[in-house]
Amino acid sequence: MNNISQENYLTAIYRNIDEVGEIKPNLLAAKLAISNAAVTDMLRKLSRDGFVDYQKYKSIKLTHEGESYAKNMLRRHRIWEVFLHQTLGMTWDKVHEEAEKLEHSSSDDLINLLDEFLEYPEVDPHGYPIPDKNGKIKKSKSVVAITELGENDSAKVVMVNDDVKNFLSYATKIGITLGKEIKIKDRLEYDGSVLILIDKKEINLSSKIASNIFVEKIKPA
Amino acid sequence: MNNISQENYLTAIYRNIDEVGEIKPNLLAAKLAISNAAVTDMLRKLSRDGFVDYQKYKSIKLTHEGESYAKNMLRRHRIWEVFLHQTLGMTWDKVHEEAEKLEHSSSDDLINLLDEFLEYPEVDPHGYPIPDKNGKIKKSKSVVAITELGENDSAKVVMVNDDVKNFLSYATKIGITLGKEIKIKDRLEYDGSVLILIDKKEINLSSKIASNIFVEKIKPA
DNA sequence: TTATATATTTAAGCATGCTTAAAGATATAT
DNA sequence: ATATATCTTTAAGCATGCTTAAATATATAA
Repeated sequence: MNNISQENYLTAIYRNIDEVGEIKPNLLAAKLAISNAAVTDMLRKLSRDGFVDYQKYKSIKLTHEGESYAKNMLRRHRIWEVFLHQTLGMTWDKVHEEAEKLEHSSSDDLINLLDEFLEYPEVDPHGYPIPDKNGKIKKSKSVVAITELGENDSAKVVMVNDDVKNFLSYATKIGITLGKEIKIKDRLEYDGSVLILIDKKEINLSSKIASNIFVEKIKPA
Repeated sequence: MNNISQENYLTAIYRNIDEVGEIKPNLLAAKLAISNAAVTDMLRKLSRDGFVDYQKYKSIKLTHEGESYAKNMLRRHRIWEVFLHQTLGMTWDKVHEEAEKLEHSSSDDLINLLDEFLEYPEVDPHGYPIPDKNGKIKKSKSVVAITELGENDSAKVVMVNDDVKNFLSYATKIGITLGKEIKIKDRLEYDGSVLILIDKKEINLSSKIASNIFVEKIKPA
């Protein structure tokens, strides 16, 4: 291939199937901020080129080749993010946008050199796993969104959504960083929000925010 | 702007004006490996957008804005080359191609962070000067191609052309590196080639090769 | 100076990746 | 089960950046 648009489609398709189980044109169009018609159009091309298994009105599937391609793009993206954050000191709310451009402009050789230079990081600055050269991804076992926790549960932040506009700068503002410990003080069922303890302060998180912060439970002592 | 093609046109135009004094569509088409018709087409667009001062059948001029843009692209390109070579260990015959892609995919912020990380290099791995943030370029005073040297002149390699296919890997093979000292043993007028002493060996360089290696004369002791 | 070669532009055409508007298919609610 | 809402596709159109072929301008040589 060698095509920014197509690469973005594949990555978006892969991520959504991974996170939600499936994706249909409507959602894909929303994610890519383009019209539904454009999606139909491109799906035909991706299908023609063997990356997507496209059947009218059905949810979108990747072929084996499409999936490999998408995972390689995720690898590129996340390695660039690590570089930007760790080596150049760019904040975690800026790296996504920058990596989005770089991922389309680097050879595999370059990515592998970067990977070596960074000493083979396993996760990006938001906690997302980095696929290895063969597309293998270390799935973390017991990661759940904050919304899944029960009252009095303690947990450690291990991943935050890097894909939602303005979310990261807000998360930073309330003290969310990878590794930070939190505790659920209360769950307000009527709006799905949760009251958490963080840095000894109590903060109420809307369900939308809470659903984008992923944690590992800490077993009670 | 934000356009790979247009950025490549501007860079090529700038480089040629800088090196040869002018550029016309025919040469530009050759440099970019596209048809003359495509060049005419694009010149109209670049002109419309205020980057080029285009007049039919005349040689191509950059506007002030076009020139700034081109110099910024050179800055990006060369900073990336330094990073690839110095930090990642990529050989100097590979960095150009890779930087060619990266230069179009990085914000000025990123480039400035890289510049800082690299401790403000002044030249790229081929010896080309790196424009600063304001587009200022340190012109080296007394640099000439090997073809300009006289018999028995000694000189130090300070720059090699990064733009000619396969030239760099050949240059590497015969021992040319930045800083390397050479001496002219003989000039063969009938074909323009020169016999040089390098690493205690005598090598004949065609005029084409010699014209792509730039040196500073060393004053006789 | 005129013929010829070379350079440049114009014209028509094509794939890409979008758009909007309209038509058609599917899903949801009553 | 049927009406309605939503989703998806089709159709037509547009800018971009190329192509080749033909027309025109400029440069070079005799």
